[in-house]
Amino acid sequence: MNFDKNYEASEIEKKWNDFWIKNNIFSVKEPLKADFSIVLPPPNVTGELHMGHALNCTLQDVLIRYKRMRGYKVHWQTGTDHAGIGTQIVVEKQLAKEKLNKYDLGKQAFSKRVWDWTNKHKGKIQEQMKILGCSVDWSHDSFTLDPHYVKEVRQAFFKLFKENYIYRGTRLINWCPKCLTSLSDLEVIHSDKKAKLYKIKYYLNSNEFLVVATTRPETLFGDVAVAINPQDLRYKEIISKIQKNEKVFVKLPLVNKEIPVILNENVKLDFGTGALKITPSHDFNDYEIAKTNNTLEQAINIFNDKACILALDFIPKEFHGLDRFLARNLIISKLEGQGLLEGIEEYEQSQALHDRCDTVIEPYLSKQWFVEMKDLAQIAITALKTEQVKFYPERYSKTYLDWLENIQDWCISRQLWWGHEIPVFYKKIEKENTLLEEKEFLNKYFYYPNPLTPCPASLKPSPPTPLLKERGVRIKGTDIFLIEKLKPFAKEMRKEFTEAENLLWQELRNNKLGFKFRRQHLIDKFIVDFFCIETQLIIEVDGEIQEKTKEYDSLREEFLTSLGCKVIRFSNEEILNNIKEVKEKIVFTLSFRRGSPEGRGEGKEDYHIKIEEDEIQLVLKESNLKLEEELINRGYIKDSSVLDTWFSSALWAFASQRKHGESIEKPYWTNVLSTAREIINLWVSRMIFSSIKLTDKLPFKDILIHPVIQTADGKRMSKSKGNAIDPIELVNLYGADASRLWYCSVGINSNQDIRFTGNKEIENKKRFINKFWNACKFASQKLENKNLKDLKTPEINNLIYTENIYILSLFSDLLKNINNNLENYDFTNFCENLENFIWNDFCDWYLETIKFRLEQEHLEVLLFILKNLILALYPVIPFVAEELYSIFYNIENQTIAFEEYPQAFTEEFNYKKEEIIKFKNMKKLITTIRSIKKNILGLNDRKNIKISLNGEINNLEDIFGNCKWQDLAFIELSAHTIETNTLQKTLEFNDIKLLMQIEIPEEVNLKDRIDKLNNNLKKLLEEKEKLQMNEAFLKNANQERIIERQKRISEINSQIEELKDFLTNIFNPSILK
RNA sequence: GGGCAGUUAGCUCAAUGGUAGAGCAUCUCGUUUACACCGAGGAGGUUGGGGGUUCGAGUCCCUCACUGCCCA
Repeated sequence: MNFDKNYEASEIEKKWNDFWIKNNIFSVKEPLKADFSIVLPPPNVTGELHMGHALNCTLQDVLIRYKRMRGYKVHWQTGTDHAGIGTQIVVEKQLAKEKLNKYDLGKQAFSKRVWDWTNKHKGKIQEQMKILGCSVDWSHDSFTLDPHYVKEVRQAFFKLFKENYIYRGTRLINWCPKCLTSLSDLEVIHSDKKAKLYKIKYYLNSNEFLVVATTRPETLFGDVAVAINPQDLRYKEIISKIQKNEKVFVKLPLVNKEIPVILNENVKLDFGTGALKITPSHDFNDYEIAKTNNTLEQAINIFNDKACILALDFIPKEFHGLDRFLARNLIISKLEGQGLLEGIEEYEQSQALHDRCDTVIEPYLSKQWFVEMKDLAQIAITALKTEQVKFYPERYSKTYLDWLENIQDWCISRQLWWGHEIPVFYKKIEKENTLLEEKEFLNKYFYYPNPLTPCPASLKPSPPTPLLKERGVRIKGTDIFLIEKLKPFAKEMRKEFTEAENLLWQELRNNKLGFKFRRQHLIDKFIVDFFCIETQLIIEVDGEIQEKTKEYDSLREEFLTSLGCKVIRFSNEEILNNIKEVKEKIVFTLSFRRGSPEGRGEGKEDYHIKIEEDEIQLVLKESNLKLEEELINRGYIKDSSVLDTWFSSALWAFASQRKHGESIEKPYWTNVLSTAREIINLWVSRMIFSSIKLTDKLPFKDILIHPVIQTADGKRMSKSKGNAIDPIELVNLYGADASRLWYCSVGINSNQDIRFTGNKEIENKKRFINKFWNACKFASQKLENKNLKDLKTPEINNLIYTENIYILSLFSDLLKNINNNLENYDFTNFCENLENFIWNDFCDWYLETIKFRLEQEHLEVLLFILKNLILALYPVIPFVAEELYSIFYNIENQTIAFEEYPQAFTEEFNYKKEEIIKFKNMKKLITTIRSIKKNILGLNDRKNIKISLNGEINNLEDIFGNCKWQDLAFIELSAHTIETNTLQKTLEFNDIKLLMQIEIPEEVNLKDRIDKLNNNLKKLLEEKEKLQMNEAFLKNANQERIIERQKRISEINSQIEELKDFLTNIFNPSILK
């Protein structure tokens, strides 16, 4: 066995990484059939691995590796997110360096640029995850703009649109005037900032005025009213007028415009002067107030999309085109000039910022797409309340529920150039029967009946394909078969294809449709010309035979449709004359049938068209370029927005996996989701309702929320602030295993975010691995020249030596605990249990003890424990575990990834409980002796001293078992009472008292030790004081507790006596001579 | 403004209502053939403040203070 002196990570990790990848160790053949699966929260394609990722990846990999060893078929679905706005901003910044912007390039060229960049960076995180040792089958990696994913998004949109969850409307939305896009609530961050509160006079008449307080005077032109609270005594007069239905107006400063004074309960009495200007087009509160006061119709944007003032007629020309902040200054100076400014106050204001670019959000009236959330939120709420999904730690349920229970509709359109297109075509309604006409047009295109007429029987929902086989229907061969019914016509039957059939076949093949179709088929007892197994579409070409086989044909058609097949017919002529049209018809029918495998009846469509306000909106279920072109020609406009990235991410749990097949048997797509707290609402809850709504399956069962790793001073790590630590840097310094061990120790238990105080934390983990490495090295030296196969698994019932019984019992407990830990996602204690066992119990006590005696039994125990420890550690430190195993067993090119994870081997080990107690007694004895030697006698560890143990019993083995312990404390055990000066101490082991005499060596000067001894005495007295029992305690506490305490008190009492004695004796010449 | 979490040794964190623990740092001693990336032994605490419940509170309740996060 070849051990380096110390463990060196880099070589080992490179070696095993290469091995895993080269040999496809983690290959997954059928991901959807996995019985344990996890989807990785897809990092942004712009991203690089940060410590949070590393933590999250480690936790997931530990679970994956553990479950793999437990015999599960595991699948870890990885991938990246196209990260709409994030990626777009990055590329725009690059362009800016070249003094270009996206408009210079145009949509297509810009998109290409983003794709180039994306393709370049897509692999980066993957490479970093490999360095970290993530056991992934990378061939299944997914990207949110992959064709299969685009299809999923489109279908999701289609379904939600069709079921009226998605609608288009003009609302006040969050607008970023820099990125020129709408944003959802969740992309807006709020931060407190010092601002100014301006008090402006709005004149009621030439003498009287109201003072209106605002932080945003620049929105003044958009005011539709001034609101006051009906309870506000300051405005008693005005209020009573309004309540009497008299109208009260004020004059909007700087413009020649009158606006009404309105009453609203929601106006805060203590804000400013109590009079609030209402600008529904640029303030969310005002929008709500305007809604209840019927002044919303007057709301108009006064800014353009860049937040510059619009050139509206009533606005003075000097303001036109002015940026909102410049406009503010100008307005204030104008107001001041006209004596309309009452005052300015300092004010603490909560400001809404765009989370990607920190631009101040401008509330903006805009036509956008929304998802109606009420029902969907309810789905997600129910999933949690019925415990179909569960948060770890549980308290995050609250975050999730709080948001869902107060949900607003979700604005899903973004005015970006990078992302999933919103697949909607719309056009203005021109006359009343448009919808009907549009449907007729579309239905023709889809070869589809008019949904407004009753659905014909031939298009009733057809069973899915497998049903043919399930029903025992035979599908066979390509030759012409003759059967009973056909015999009369046999002579007439063709033996070869007609010209038309041949042409059609050729066309099908040319268009790569040939592989879908089988040419001339026998379905049960009927011959068909072309048959597509996938969609059960049958194409019949009518030849001259038709007349003579009429009976046969009608029987056949009836039979085939009863099976759910769809038959389309073409005449020879049709094919020969217009093969193009025939082909198109086939393609449409084919895609139509494939598009809705569940069949086509009422309520099942490949497109959905509806009238919303004054426009027709049309969504196609699948992309269809030709039709889309037709639609444009027909006057439709394609929506130019893209979808919120989170809309596509919300499908991740199933869409990332579903390219491998349509369905799964389990009621959930994955078992576990592990992610960060900050995206519980953005992502987790949206995945839950999306997955349930769209697939009727849960996205996952258990949700792990891991802490955020902060800097040493409790700040958020951020690349732009320059305080982020690169996890790969840490891997380079201490190894992936050490890093992983640290991340795993962090786990998810922590009640608060975790502070990373420095590299030392990971260095310590490396030290632990080195310790374990050396324990293995020690064992390997002892096992040198032994054939490991000759060493049996220790028979615990037959063990002789106390230390072996002790360590094995502890080990079994350990295995029980760590298995439990992982099953309960308690990563922290998983690591802690392993580390404590290895460092303390195994290395410091067991190995030290057996150094003095190494029999065959010890070797067996040693090998057994180390082998299983390597396996137990494997999920968290896989590289070094593989290496140690291969060194131990002298094997190469073999992985332990699929070895069985060690389990507790005995519950009945307790029968030798007394041996375990004996070992603990021995530990206590040794520790006591060491402590006395050093602290009371001030002696060197290795100074050999003489002790005697004369107790009430003679056989020490009854107390300490049969281990050889004398050398552990460097003592010489005397068989007799020691006659020279001694220090005496009574030791209690259970019910046995043992009097220990420790010889005091000549050189010890006890006088120097008095302080120490007095201190010890003081402490004992203090403890005794604390333990005193009062009557109430004796009355109420349980018996066990009382006995326990009595025992401890008596122990302390005897120690106090001994110490007191000893302290008096120090001054007794007889002891000191 | 609403909610959640936290405040325990110098630092980072543990502790089903029952003698407050670990790692790091620090101090003392020690190179003993697995390991100095080590071993042995110390010292270090009014558990943020104030009330309350209890025989007994770091733990349960109330309150105040501060910190972090989420939501508006």
